[in-house]
Amino acid sequence: MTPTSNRPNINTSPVDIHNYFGFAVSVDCVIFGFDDNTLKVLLIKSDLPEFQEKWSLLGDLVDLDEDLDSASYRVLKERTGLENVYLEQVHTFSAIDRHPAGRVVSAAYFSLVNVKHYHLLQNDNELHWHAVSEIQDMAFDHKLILETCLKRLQEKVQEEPIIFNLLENKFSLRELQCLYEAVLGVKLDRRNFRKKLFTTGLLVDINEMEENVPHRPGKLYTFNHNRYSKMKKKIFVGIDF
Amino acid sequence: MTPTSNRPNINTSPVDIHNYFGFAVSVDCVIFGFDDNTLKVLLIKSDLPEFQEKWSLLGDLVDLDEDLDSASYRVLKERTGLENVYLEQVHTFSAIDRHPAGRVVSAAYFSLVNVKHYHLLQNDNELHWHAVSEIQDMAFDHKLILETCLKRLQEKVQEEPIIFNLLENKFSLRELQCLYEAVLGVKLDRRNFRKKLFTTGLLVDINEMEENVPHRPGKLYTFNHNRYSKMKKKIFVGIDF
DNA sequence: GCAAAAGTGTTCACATTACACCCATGG
DNA sequence: CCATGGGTGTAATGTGAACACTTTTGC
Repeated sequence: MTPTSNRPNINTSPVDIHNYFGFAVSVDCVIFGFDDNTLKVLLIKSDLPEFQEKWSLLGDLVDLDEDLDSASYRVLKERTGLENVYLEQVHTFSAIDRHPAGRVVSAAYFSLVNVKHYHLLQNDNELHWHAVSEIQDMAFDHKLILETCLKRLQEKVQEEPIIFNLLENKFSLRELQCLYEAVLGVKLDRRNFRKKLFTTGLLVDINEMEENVPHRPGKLYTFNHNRYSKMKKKIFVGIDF
Repeated sequence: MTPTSNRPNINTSPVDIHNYFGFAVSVDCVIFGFDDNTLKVLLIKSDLPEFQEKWSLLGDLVDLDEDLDSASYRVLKERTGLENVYLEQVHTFSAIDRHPAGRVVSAAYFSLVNVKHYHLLQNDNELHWHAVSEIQDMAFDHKLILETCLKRLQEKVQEEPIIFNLLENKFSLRELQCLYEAVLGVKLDRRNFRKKLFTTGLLVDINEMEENVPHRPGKLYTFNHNRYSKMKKKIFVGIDF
């Protein structure tokens, strides 16, 4: 059997393909933050008549001389003032009618930012943090994008220590555990959690204590990024389905 | 801080954005197969002058009235005659100069097919199976795409039983183990492997034996897809980095 | 003194690993 | 009879889960 259509193939034939250059490409960033023991996402109110009063992810069209990673970093920086944030491409959404302006395919990214750092820089009242668990409907296919990115975040925090991007440099074990619980949507045993985290050898006791807490203050730790990047990632093989 | 540029924002403002509609979008499919105890990938020779004699993934431009999943299914069907194959989007590649024809962003998919079924339908001599481990350079950024998809495949076969898409319906445990070893690039203990797979309860002994093997024939099994889809996937939480 | 969270070990069940011998078949 | 892989079990180790009491601080 051979190909059934006679359309030009871009990978094999030097044909005129300008008829196919009618797409716009966008990025949409699911910007996660952690505040008030809750996983939050940064949203903006859509001004499009089709989506009046609905909330939208932060996104933008990609320029013709820009790649996807650069575009999403640009969105992050323009909208939050933050640089050097964690950013990861998750999935590209391409439903034909997903955008009223025309054929726009959108690459979804998720980002992990420190809400405290953000508050210092940004007071734009179009932008608001929303509890992820309370979000109802959103503009475009953004609810689907959010769910997809949340699922990816949940998988990823169990494999790599990216979760520390959501905390300040110094944190207590309670904060860290609350964060894991908020992200994963589960309750964890406190003693087992502490044991597990300590045995990684990646938490540094900085000999400081929490302050201004209405209970016994806990110790503060930092994450040892240096040591982590030097540990060669063990190649774990476990078939589990 | 507020946004620093005055470019229109597609998610919030109903502006004229036609200046951004200059992209082409393509899909590239990493089609994996398993033959001769080796993980293979289906490649085609590029006819583009820029990539003479280099091998390319199977891909094509996406039509303006087509979404990405449909486009990759179409490529699969046109090129291999196979339908109902496993197909999963992995990552979108967008380097500005990745395609000589212009600004083409490409969504990479991987696919798992049964090489035997394919041979029956297809004898196109532009297409060849290549051992994944022996591939040197490729056209475009396709080597990077292949590596990215292989990595995703390796992760995914440990989480979901998609690997059976690479085998025939009936298979011996040796074939299954060789396949895991080829995909993951590791050696597995035979006894522990058998124990592990049997305890899933998802292999069905069909009371048939291998034939035409130059040694003691092994039992044949099928995978119980039905039972798997009924098992509610356990929500496993394990922080491991 | 009371509320709230910090800090701390042990036990049990289960999963993973390492490891060796006899058996069935084809040639 | 020989080569090749099929088929099988056990012991040791490691990991995850369950579980309660004392201590420290702010109020």
